[in-house]
Amino acid sequence: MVSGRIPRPSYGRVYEEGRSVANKYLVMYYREDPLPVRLGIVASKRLGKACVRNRVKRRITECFRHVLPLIEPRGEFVFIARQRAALCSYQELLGAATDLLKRMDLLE
RNA sequence: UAAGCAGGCUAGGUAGUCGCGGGCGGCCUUGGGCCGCCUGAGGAAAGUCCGGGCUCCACAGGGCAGGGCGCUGGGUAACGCCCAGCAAGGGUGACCUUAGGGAAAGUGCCACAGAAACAUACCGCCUCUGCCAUGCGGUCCCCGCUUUGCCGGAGGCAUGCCCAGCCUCUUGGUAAUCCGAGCGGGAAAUCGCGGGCAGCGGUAAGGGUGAAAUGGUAGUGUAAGAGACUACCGGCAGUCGGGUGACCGGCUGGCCAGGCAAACCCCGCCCGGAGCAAGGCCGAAUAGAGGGGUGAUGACGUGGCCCGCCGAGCCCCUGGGUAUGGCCGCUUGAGGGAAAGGGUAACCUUUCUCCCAGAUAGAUGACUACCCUCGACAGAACCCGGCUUAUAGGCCUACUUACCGU
RNA sequence: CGGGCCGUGGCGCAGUUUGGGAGCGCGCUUGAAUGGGGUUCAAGAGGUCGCAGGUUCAAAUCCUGUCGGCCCGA
Repeated sequence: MVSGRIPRPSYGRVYEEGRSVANKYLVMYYREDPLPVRLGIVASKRLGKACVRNRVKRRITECFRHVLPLIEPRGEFVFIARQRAALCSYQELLGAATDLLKRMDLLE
């Protein structure tokens, strides 16, 4: 994949220095820097069992991969899945992700 | 056909595009990247409830403590698992359920109720003794009243025979203050039955209580009773037969012993501890942090000694380099499939064949088309054998019950 | 991976060791008292003891399985 992952100690830095937007499925943090794009996904235990959490993480990864050619590839992105994300379809999740990126003015 | 019962199998498929983990090959190439091919979650991967393998530590042997298991015989590396059977309970049945050793080794508990919860006796029943009250009935005797009576004979009811009783008849005898019967009364004796109180005993039939009261039902028996005795049922002991065994069947004796050990316990068997973050290798590195001990012909306290303090070197201990430095362990294994043989089965043996995830924040998703029943529960983390739990459906086999048809 | 604790009325808890009555405080309802409210007093309602099965005459309590929550260690 073009994007790397965010190491665990960097999450606090993204929460402190980045900006956030949210809707009913996802919360997105974005921290701008000149380095290549990196992605972090948070799927807490509240979502469900291991199988459900893995499915949500895969779907978010796929969403991000889908929109990646349309945005400027730098900075750190953190997506936090809310409880409703475990029940929705991939299409709803993709709509939620593009909505958040538009509101962050990263996507037309 | 419907309902049910038991067991087994399966867990959407096909094609295409993009994306991800691993392996192999090639190329560029230090780190790394690109291309091609192959491969890539489950029946429960889950819960972590048991049992093992593996690794390290400990360990002469034995015992105590602690924990687990508990019908019998097999299977297995082992098990609390599996198979086959036995017993008990449930179901019309197929079949299901069962932690199912020991209650005369000991301790403990059995609330309330009840006399009493395991050793006894409240009410009751009965014998005997003592005391107190004396009642009722029968026999005999006496008195009064009433009555044609009494003793016979024949016949009938009535039947193979006889007797008592009753009815009819009179050709018998006897008597008229007798005799017999009935009613009423009286007194002594005698016999039988009975009341109250107290006491020594017998009894466990009955009453009542309870979840449970010392075998159950019927009879004999007895002062009243009781397995005291008898029959059937139940249980125990002995013995014989069958079975490897749990156990089953027969015969004989004989009725004494409540329940709870998922209460302590006894008996038999088993169990060392920790866990892949186990454990090992490499680099930084013969670097260096902290503490303790020892401590030089040492330094300081004006010189020496004692003493105090500092202290090179040596020895010991502890911590750090983030569970996230890298690598190994890491997937060839009590492995899968097929065939043959043994065994009722679980399972075992032999031969052939296959390689089938190894990630390290953790890889399987998205889109398109078609088909069907429109797809549930759910994601490996050292590896196996089980158990338990979750689960949309679909398929197969054997069997039971009910109804219909032939 | 290993270990421990908890689940009882709406809320917080006791009772579980040693099995027999399901309780305490706050809250709720009704009534009294006050012009009204609060306080106070009196009365009352409300619980499948997380769930399922078993042992027992009898289970919140004992045993087994299971579900959910919390905590600790490496």
